[in-house]
Amino acid sequence: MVEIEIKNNKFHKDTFDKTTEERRQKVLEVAINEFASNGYAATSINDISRKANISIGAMYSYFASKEDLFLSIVNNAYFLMDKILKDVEENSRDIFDCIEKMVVASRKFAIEYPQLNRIYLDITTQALSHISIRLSDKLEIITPQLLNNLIKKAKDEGKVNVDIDEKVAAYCMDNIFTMYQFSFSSDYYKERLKIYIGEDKLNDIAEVEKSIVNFILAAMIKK
Amino acid sequence: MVEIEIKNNKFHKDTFDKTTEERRQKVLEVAINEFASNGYAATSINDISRKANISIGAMYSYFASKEDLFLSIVNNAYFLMDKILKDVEENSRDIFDCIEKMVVASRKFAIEYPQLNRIYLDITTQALSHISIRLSDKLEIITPQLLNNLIKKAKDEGKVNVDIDEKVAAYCMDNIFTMYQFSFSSDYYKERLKIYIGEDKLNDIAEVEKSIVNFILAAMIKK
Amino acid sequence: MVEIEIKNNKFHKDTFDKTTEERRQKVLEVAINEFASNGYAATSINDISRKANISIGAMYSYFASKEDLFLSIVNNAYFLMDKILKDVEENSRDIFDCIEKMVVASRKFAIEYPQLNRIYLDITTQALSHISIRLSDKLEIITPQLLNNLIKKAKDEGKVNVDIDEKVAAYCMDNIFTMYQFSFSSDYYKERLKIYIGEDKLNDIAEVEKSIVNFILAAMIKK
Amino acid sequence: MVEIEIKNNKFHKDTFDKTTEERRQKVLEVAINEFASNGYAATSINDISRKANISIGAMYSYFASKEDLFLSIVNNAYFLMDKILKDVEENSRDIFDCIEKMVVASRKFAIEYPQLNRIYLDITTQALSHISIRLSDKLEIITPQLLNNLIKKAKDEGKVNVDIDEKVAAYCMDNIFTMYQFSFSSDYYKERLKIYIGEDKLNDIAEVEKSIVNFILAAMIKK
DNA sequence: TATGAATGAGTGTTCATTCAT
DNA sequence: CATGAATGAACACTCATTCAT
Repeated sequence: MVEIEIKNNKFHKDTFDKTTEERRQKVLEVAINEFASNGYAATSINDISRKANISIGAMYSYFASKEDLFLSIVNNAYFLMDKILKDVEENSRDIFDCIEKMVVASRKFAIEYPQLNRIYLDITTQALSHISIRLSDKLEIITPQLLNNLIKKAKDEGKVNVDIDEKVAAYCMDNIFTMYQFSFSSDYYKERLKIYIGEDKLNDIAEVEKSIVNFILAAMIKK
Repeated sequence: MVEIEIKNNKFHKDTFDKTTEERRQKVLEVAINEFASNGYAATSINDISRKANISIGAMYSYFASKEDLFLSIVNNAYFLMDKILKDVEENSRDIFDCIEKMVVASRKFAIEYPQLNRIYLDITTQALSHISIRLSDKLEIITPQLLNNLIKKAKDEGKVNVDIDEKVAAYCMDNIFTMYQFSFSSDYYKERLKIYIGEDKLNDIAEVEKSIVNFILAAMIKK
Repeated sequence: MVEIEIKNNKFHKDTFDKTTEERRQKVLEVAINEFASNGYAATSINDISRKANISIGAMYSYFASKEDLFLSIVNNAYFLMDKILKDVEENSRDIFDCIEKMVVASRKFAIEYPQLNRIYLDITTQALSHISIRLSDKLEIITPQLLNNLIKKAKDEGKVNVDIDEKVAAYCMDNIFTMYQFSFSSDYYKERLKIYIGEDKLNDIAEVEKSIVNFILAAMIKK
Repeated sequence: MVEIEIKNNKFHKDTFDKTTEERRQKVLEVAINEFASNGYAATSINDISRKANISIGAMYSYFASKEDLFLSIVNNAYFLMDKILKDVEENSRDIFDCIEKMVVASRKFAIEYPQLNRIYLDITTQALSHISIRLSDKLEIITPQLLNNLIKKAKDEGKVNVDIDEKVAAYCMDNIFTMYQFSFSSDYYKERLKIYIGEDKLNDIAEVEKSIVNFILAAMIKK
């Protein structure tokens, strides 16, 4: 349905393709960890090369700059996130099932790939706007389209209220999903979730997620 | 109702209270701009002092560290945000009116104080978790309580569905408000809003906001 | 006998004489402690003023510079050390008694005024030669003269070997005294003493001092 | 006899071993001069790098910190001093000859390596106690042992008075040697020597040294 | 291709000293 | 006379990037 459009998604040099898989993985793994925990500005590319046991010279033969290394990672992360969402959609019976699965997937993704989420958080920051610009055209197109189509189809099928604006609804839904995801990535948002929901209630996460799903569903179904 | 508790919210030294209002304003103004556009890590306190035409020595006689200067600003920002929210609540007839005003206020705040919003965005980042910890107990308590009480009261008055979980509902609402606010602060989220809603529709922002309000209301009222 | 020659021993400004005794004492006390533990270079005059609860402005109305404050202290210390040595000499029956008392006095002085000793150690350092120059003419004249006369008299009285060179003997004696004093001031020399003498033997300090006295006496008396 | 134990005496990074001999020498030479004349605290590592025509970055790729650079130098100096003393001992016929040679060696060492002596003086200072601790176990063990053994052997051979305490005697001897060494390093101790001995007498240094030797010998031999 | 030594502008922070009040 | 806000050069140290091997 939605076609993943790979334009010039190459922020690394050819050399990076030619080196061993092992080296490639090691570089990316270490870089992800460093960027995720220190943020872009406070991460040192020398540190990464040291921790990855790769010479700084090699590093610069793989990536033209710190920025490009960062972009490579971010790029990968986007594809991963989008892919997961697409999987959810494809394996859902209907919009209700889909929303339910998306809430769960948001949490699971954040817990399985906390670093990617933290890096994502970093990018949304104004300071990195010059970086997000370089990803621009393909950044966040899949999810909006996916949600949009999902609602449109549900509307057509008479499953949800025809009066709702599907664009705005998609936006609101994703706002909830995104913030829920963040609530399992950065310590800040973790704390915020705790304040909102209460530590005790968080012990029964299934219950919380049911309430979230209910909130969204109530917003969309006919009265 | 909710009392703003000013604890030891002083991240500056006494000297800062004693200098002229002009210098105080200049320092804060420049610092806010720098932190907002470069992020915490990439902002240089020497730069700030230079741009504010204040010696670096004076800077350190006002604030013990870069971190404290940052915290001072963030602290102020929190009070401002909370104050605005409280004003909205106090001037609202009922929950419906209140939600409507909050959506508008989110946008207006972001547009009037884009820097504060950008700084806020920075704090939520994992890299700055050590900073957000220093603000911990008072951070984000007012809004949750306010929203929580708002819904509880509406429930008691039979205005909203008694079945909804008010904690989760408050959380979802704030997720929408917060992301909406961000959509007018960082370039990243601006772009995201544009992708979701479409540039043309954004020209009639009142319409968009009506749809957002409707989404939230539909989620809460009895069917 | 030996006349203490007070030349221009004033490294402070007149204002320092005019302020209250309490303030004077506080300044000197704090300054001594700071200089003693941090050394001249690493001591901050701002720190001293803060710890003494005296404005930095007052500080500079008392002393023209950090160097002058330091010199004032050193100057006092010299007089104190010399005075103690003179007391010892005046209260001694003969050279044997005197040497014995001097060894004891060295230790006692170091233990009672460890800060003065540490400051003294600092001055002997080449880095502070420009400071010691300013004390030059009266620096260390009393002790040499005193020891020299002591030996000369003993020689005249036939109590010590007439063949020894009294200047060199005085020098060697003072070398022993001085290093012994240091052995109770700086951690470095404390450790060195421990290495030479052994921790157990140091428990009976009287015994050690008897041996030191014996060493010196043996060097001087006729065979 | 006494084995020089080289533990992990490496206060520099591997990179320093790998750079050219010329750079290595230049760094050490300049650093020694700076530390010797300004003292540890007042010496700037940026200054050193400037004067050595080496980038500050290179400096920090050789040594982890200013302290480590200092320790490297000090460490070298200790080995040098100890080695010289050992040479003296090994080339001496007996204790009398040895003492004589040690006095001469003290002066010669101080004159040949005045900077090392000045640096040593700095270390004994209380302010640098945290640094001397890092050298602790091997600091000043060789000389005490050497002197101790020398005296013990002489006692066994009946060459010196059996009643003297060899530990204390070694300590007193070293006090004299050390201070004599200092007398040719720092301006302060130079002046002190002049005051004790008199400028004229200092012109015949051999004579002075003979007197010093006599003082020590007299202290030790049987009457 | 891979290495890592080298660079040097830049960082956060300190501190001796001045001077208006 | 006392105060302490203000100055700014200097410090120890970091790090993105280059380039000879």
